[in-house]
Amino acid sequence: MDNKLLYYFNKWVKLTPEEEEIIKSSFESCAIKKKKDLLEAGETCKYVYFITKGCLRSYFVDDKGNEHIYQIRMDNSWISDLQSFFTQKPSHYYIEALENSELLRISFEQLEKLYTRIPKLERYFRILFQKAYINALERLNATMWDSAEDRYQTMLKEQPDMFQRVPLVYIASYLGITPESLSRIRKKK
Amino acid sequence: MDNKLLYYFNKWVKLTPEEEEIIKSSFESCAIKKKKDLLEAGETCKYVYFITKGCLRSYFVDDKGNEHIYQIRMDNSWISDLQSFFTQKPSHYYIEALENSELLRISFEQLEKLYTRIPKLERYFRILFQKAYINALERLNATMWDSAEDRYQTMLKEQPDMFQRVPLVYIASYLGITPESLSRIRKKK
DNA sequence: TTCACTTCTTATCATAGGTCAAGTGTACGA
DNA sequence: TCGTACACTTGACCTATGATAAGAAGTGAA
Repeated sequence: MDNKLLYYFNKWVKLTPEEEEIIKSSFESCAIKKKKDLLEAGETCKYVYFITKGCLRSYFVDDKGNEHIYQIRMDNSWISDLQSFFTQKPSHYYIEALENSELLRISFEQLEKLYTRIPKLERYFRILFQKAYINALERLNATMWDSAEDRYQTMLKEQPDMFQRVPLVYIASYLGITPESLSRIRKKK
Repeated sequence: MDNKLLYYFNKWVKLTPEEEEIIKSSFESCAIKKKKDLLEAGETCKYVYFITKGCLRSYFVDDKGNEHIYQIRMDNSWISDLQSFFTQKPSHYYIEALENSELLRISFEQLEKLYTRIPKLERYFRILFQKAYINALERLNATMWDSAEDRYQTMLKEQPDMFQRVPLVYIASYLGITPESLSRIRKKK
């Protein structure tokens, strides 16, 4: 398996070779073409995905039909609609590939089974969600209290790779501003 | 132990009486007076707290000396600075009691020990953080894309109890607006 | 080579919400 | 009972960012 999934698990919990085998067999690999949807609003999110290569965005569409991006994820990170996944109820969100991407996915049932067979994976995901939560709170604070320009500068510093791979329209939305505003901010410097 | 801590644990994992005993002995109870700080910026956050009764706020102070609240928590919920707690590095945040409050606290070392002794607690906290993360993302989306008035209305609906117990200045900050703006919004209806 | 499409920029005008400054009302400790 | 300190409101003015509309620059397919 030519990917970093087990590597990341092993960073937080020690897995035996047998356990690694169980994990490998619980995930299935899949691919998605640029501009295709992994999830559409109204569908129930059946899988959690680990991105082995590629780039995807999560967004929702408001009353007026405008798209709002709240997540952009690239190689070696997880993507899903957790709300829909864990409740197994229809999602409000879309997940779309911004590049041709390769993924590993695990279904709700398989993941629950996996937790039962290898309880220490609870630890891995506990730590993963803990970090994701801390991160989301920091982003919340930045969105509430920093100017659009400050948020842009922070993103430039912390995720410079995104600017190489993601069109500015999407980055603007992720930052919570219009493409026009982003353009003005970029002109200043 | 006259509190709901074990009740909440048991909602997600089945505990034996012995395990319940271990948990009880791992937490210590403490109390804090209104206006006192549970945590100050610069300190390392030593504990995670479960609020058995009371009300607290988490906030940070920006360059200009303005306070920004990102969390208000009441009875039967958890509060801490997880960033500082899990890295055991100094915090950027304050936690202050808005009412005389009663808490159960557990230290970093005790919690790690508890995870070792009762691994299924990883599951409880995995689910807790998962929900907290989903919640934070929803709040992030609301902050980015809904008007101040919409956010106020949502809060009125979803956390009406807060308006009984928390001064509007703090609620304004939690909503990401000034007290003046909140006052104007409230006048409208 | 051209046409169509996507990405990004620019200009003008509009507005939600911030800032500052000055109130009013209420509550509690001395 | 008084006085100080909160809690909240109001008004006048300001500014960052949104909305709209148009155009420039780059890219890829026929």
